[in-house]
Amino acid sequence: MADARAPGNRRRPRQSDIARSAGVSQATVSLVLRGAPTGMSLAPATRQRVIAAAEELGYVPDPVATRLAAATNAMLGLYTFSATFPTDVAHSYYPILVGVEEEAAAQGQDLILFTGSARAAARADDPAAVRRVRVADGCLFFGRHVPAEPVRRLVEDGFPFVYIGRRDEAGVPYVGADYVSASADVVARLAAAGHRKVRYLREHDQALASVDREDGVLRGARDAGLDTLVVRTDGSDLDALLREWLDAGVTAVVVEQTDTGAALAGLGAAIDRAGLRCPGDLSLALLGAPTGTRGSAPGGGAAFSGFDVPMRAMGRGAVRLLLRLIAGDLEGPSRRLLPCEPVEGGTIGPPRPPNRTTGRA
Amino acid sequence: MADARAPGNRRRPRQSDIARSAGVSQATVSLVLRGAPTGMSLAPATRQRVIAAAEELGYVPDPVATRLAAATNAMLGLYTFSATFPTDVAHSYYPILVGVEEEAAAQGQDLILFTGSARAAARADDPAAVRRVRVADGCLFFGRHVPAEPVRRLVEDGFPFVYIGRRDEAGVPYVGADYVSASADVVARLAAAGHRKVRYLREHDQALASVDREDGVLRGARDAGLDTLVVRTDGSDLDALLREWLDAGVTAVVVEQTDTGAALAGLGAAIDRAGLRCPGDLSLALLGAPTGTRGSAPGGGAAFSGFDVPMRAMGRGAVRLLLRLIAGDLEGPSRRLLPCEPVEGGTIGPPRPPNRTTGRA
DNA sequence: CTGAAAGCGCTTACAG
DNA sequence: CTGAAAGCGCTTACAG
Repeated sequence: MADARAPGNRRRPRQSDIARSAGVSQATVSLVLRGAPTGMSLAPATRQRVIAAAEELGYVPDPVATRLAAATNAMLGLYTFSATFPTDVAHSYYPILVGVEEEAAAQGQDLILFTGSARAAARADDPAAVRRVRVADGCLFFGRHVPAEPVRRLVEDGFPFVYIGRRDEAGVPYVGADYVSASADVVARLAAAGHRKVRYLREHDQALASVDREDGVLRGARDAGLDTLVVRTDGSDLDALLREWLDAGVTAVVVEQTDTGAALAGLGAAIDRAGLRCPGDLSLALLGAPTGTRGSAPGGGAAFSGFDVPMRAMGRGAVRLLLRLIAGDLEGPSRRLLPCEPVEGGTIGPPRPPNRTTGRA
Repeated sequence: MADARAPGNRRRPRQSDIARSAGVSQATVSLVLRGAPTGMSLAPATRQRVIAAAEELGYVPDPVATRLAAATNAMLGLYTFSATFPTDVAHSYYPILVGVEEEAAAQGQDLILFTGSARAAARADDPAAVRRVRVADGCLFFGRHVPAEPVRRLVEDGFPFVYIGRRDEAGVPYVGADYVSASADVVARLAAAGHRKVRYLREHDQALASVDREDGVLRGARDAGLDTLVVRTDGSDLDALLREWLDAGVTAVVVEQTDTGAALAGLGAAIDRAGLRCPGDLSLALLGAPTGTRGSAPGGGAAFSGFDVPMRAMGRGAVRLLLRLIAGDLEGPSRRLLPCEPVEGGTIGPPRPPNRTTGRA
């Protein structure tokens, strides 16, 4: 059969051509070119001849054959249960991709992006769709909501994979962020600034990342003895709620950060409409970094106080863990929670004295 | 040899496993799974058994083996001659990736990101590094600066690939943007607004995208009979130059957009320091969209006037063209230049009357 | 120190 | 309609 890949072109040299030209066997060529295994030594003269012939013929190894023979394809999968490159959520997960790419490159691995999960949410749940990740040596999973069944099968088959983000399922390897501690810390900072009455605004979405944040907020509030209430919103019509809070003496609001940023956007709009300043009239903390590139807070334009989600580090860590699993090291820890760096920002100030008039509205 | 890919794990099923389980030969499995060649027909019963066994075992074809056997694997490569996910250039090429992913997903293709080109510029030039793209059916190339030699070899081999961005080399397929027309149009708009003396500020970088912009500017200036001068900068210390321009009666400046945005940043800083307003004191046009998410012009904060680079469309178009080439269609056009949408913006105004005092500095 | 052989997991003529 | 065989270009024990 002719080489379908190169119709009408001169065949490119392979090891057998070198072998013929150097008067050795093809296997010897391989040994010389790829470096003999430990303990084995080649006659210097043979080496020379092979190298020379390879040079002469312009030999370049075929990566496809190399990978097939080496029984590893040096490819890591990345399967996202949402668009890999989201367009509408302000690139929020971009740093994760950056981290994944960095570490993969450093480790000499290519990346297979499994597409299509974007388009049809239905398809992402399709076991067949998930199954195709098996073409890679191992796979990274990512997304707030993940179908359980297809993944269970992967575990069963012993296919190496790692989640980016914490998971509840027993035995599932992940590299996540310690939202609980970071969120508790934010509340502690509010308490330290003198706040006693705070509200936590979150969305309805029940992803683990949200649950953890709420847990952290509640723990922080308990530890500091704060008056706290969790309020869920879809982000619309927060004006009345905001007014109510202020009337009740609330001096600080903690907001969840999500894909959509709906809660934050809604609150920001309400604050702007009320003509409030942050942190003059109200302290604000964000559980995570803003999704835009420059997240300036409403009523003042300062940077948000809160914490940074170590997305890039999560990406890198996930690649490293995955490679360990692929290498068969099932001993070490396979679940890691990375710390979130606190962000000072400028939206936490002392509580507004109760009797001062509210805003300029 | 044990399967190096999954030591300690159940081996991934291959065609011979299916064959055994279905009681047919491995070749028949291949025929069933990949679709028998035209004219050949399989017994429906055999088909059923094979399909069922494959399903049962969770079979996924090995893309590397598939490729070695001279077939296609429904994977497209993406090789970037710079970081695929740049961190320091404000995500400037992100929309291209979005477009590529969209179209790939729509066409049922997965994407292989060839990594490592970021890290070592040296490695990107390495023919072996580029050659590994052959594990994919075809490849998209991208980056301002591209090493000629490795790519020449790919052409020689008849490997299908497409550049994202215009190329000079004869016969190289690409999908680019028509910077020449778009840039000329921007100058025409300045002329229409009454400007007669404009300057074009560009960086030293000699990428094709820069050359095309300059050609367009010069053409536009010639057509409109404008007094134009091309000035190169690394973006630093533009204050004296700016002053000189104003003294000479220059009323508008056109700026090149690049990866780094150095020229724009430098000019913006100089304008701010001089206390000038745009377009009151000086009209400004940008050849391309700003790299940040919200590019607000200096001295006023309006959106830049200029044009949009159709990055997403380029990504989509490149995928479509690549698939055509993979399919063996060498007839149709293999070089496309997409139009750039003009952006009205708010930084082009009428020229400042010559005798009005300059700024507030 | 080197060659002959088997194998990586597929595809594709070629016989039956 | 299906099986046996050869081949893609390598790597890696295993003999000599």
